[in-house]
Amino acid sequence: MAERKTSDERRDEIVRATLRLVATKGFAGVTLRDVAAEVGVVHGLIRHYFASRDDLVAAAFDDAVTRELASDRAQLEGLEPLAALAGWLSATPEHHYRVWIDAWSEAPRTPALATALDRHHRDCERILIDLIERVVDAGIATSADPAADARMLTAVADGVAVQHHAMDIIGVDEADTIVLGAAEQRLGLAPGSLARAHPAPARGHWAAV
Amino acid sequence: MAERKTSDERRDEIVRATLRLVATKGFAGVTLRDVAAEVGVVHGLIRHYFASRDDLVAAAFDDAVTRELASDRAQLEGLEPLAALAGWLSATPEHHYRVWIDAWSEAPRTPALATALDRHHRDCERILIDLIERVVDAGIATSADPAADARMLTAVADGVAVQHHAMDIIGVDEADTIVLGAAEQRLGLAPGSLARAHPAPARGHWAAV
DNA sequence: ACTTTTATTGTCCAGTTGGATAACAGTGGC
DNA sequence: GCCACTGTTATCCAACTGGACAATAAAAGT
Repeated sequence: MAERKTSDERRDEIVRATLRLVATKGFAGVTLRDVAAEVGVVHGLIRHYFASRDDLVAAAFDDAVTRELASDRAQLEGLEPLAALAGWLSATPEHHYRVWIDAWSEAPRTPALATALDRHHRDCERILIDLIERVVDAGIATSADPAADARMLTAVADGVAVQHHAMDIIGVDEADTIVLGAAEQRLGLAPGSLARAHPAPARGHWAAV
Repeated sequence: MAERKTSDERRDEIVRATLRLVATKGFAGVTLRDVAAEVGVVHGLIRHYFASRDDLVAAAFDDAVTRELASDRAQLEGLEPLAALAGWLSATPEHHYRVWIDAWSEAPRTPALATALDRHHRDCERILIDLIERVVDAGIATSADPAADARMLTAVADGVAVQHHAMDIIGVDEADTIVLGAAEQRLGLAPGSLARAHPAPARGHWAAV
């Protein structure tokens, strides 16, 4: 009677449903029954795929970020160095950052989440380092220490995202202005050059969620 | 038989206990029974002071930040402009930022928390603006738009705090290096001047908790 | 001394939680 | 066609939750 899905399909379905719920209710607020209801199955089934609730949320975060970073990387490679840098630094959709902010808050209490978070943060730094090096190699910008610059600019982007998404103190335009302005100053770019290179609202992030 | 405390004393006790627990278990993870146990009373008593759990955590956050900002303001006034700026921007203790990061993640779901968070974030910006203006008035630094500079530097400090406290990717020294370095560049200060002006580890924040 | 107030307790409740477990039902190997 | 496998369901459970409530005892007012 019941349509039966393959293991991989179902697992993927559960992970995506979990992530959708985490974005609105937070890691701590998502229950197995929530996820089961979102998928349309019995809550016991979740346990068939994930050993514990902590495993589930950590896997959901891990899968989602892995997928997103791969998609972002591919998207950025097709752009000019300056446009790619601007695209990476500009504001990302709300549900994206809501999950990251929740992860920051939960990581100290959930080792599996902490591991995933640490790895993906370093991935993000790596991507930014590469972008900076591309701009420097193109002779447009200067950077004595791309790793240090990436670390600082990642901090700016995260802090601005908090002001924008968590507190709604600034809008998306001001968020971009601050982050891109900081990058221009830090990398010796002409003021406004990054803002102008900013590609069309490539809000492709997490489109697959 | 039982020693009976005044309303204000008890309320304060509850608020501080709540905050201590929030720092380790997060806003969503603190239960009325946890708080009651920490204070050493029955959980019903908490309800006598706070109408609901949400009221409790919002009041705890609000009270704590109000107290801390007042203490910080007093402490900063006694310092030279440069030292005050460095002191404000340098890393703050873990339990302090753990609460803020949790507040960022919970605010979108808890209106009372969102209100308190919004107000206190603006307070923090205001403090930094004043500090910047003091340094500018002293002829040490330049700032075309203190408000914009404060907003950007607050973002850096928050983002660095995440990397330091939530992810443990950087240590306290590197955290200070990044934030103070960013401020030096932004405000046209000589490189290293803020780091040198950095007062002795004035880790007085939240000492009263 | 008495009454009023209120800080504090102990207990109850209905709802929700994560997890365990046994039965059931498609699916693929042989 | 049979069987092992595993995706799936339906319950059960002990623990915990926020909140409600009446009873108690200490303080304050008079």
